[in-house]
Amino acid sequence: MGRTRGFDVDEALDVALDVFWRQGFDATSMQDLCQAMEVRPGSIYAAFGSKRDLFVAALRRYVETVSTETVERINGAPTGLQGLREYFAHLVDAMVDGRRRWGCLITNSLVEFAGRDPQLAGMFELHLANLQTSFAAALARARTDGELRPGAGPDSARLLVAVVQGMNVMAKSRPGRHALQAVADSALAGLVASPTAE
Amino acid sequence: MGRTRGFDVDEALDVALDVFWRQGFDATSMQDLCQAMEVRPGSIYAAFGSKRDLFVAALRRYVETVSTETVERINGAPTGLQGLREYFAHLVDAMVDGRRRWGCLITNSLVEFAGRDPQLAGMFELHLANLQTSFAAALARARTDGELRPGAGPDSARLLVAVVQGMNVMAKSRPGRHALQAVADSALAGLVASPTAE
DNA sequence: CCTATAGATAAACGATCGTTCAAATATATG
DNA sequence: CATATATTTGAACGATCGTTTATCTATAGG
Repeated sequence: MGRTRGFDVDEALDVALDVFWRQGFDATSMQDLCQAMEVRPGSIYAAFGSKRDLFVAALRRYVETVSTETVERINGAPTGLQGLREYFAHLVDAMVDGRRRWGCLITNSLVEFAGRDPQLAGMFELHLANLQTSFAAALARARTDGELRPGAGPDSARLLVAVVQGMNVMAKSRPGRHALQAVADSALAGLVASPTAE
Repeated sequence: MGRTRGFDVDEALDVALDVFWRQGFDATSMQDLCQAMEVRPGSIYAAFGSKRDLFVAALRRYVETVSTETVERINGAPTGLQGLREYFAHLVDAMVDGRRRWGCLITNSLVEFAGRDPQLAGMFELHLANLQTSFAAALARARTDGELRPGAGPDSARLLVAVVQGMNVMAKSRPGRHALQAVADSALAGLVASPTAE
């Protein structure tokens, strides 16, 4: 019994996610959120707890949707190398046209919070570790398929994680497709067997 | 004529630089700055203008000192490849032990400001472009010295910029030396001529 | 239909933000 | 030494921050 909720919690969370994604946590005020979500402060606090709780919920949603959808491409292709190519192709597209125009919420938040919020820092480290694991799996498949140069080993997964983080940083200054594509292509070119140069 | 300034402007700026570096702009209050610089608000405003002006001055100082000192290593070695190795070695050291423990002020600030401050965004893009140019010069030298694999071209400079940005992100979560070293080694291994397989 | 109750609303909270200012202080110059 | 003035000082500014609360509204269950 009681009054029915006048807004969709998930829809409102998606809106909040977009605002945090574009502006960051500190640069986003409750006013900004209320305006974008079209919900009054009291209702937000009743539904989500605090600004930080709302942010954490947005982070989780990001990982479950945006991030997962991208990472799944790594091992959803016939060969390991093709998986990596599709992953980066999707990444570049999203950074040029799509929702990754403002970079990656995880990367942005890691830079903002790593030095002052151990709990969030743990989340981010875990996320990067998962990404590295996915890369390592793809590289292992590529290895058995003979797609890699001799020297490319498990450390290459670390390299790819760093490259993606770097592209996430670059994306924030809205570079042209060419620049992002060059980074991705160059990174993969350094992994492939010599005869298949570039 | 008039009272003598009671603090060293450059020393105070260095202190402010450290605080901004560690905490970011938004997360740093004037109280934080006053406490760290041991200067009262009025004196800060008299000497620097505004919080933002102080931040811009700190950014400039960072580029002129920290950043320049690191970049100069790229082309200060006998061969192009050695220059790159020394650059990354210095970077890793500084991230593990030294002043880069909290990443790179430019990278941190790019993530914080790129979406909302065109003037600062321009500064950051210029900085990354300069870094790319330095990398390109080193790669050109390495090419003439026969240190590179056939496929490694000018786009590799873009890759190295991305890798450094990625390492700057990683550094914020205080990784072990091993992880950073693996990224740097792996990046360079992808550029060298095949026989010298890492 | 009435009532109990969950939610919406808008005003207001104390805290802190970046910034300013009048008064006090110290120094270079005549 | 006296004076003009650059600097320091600490209180205080208005604005905005995240959050709470009292009041009103709407709905589900009896």
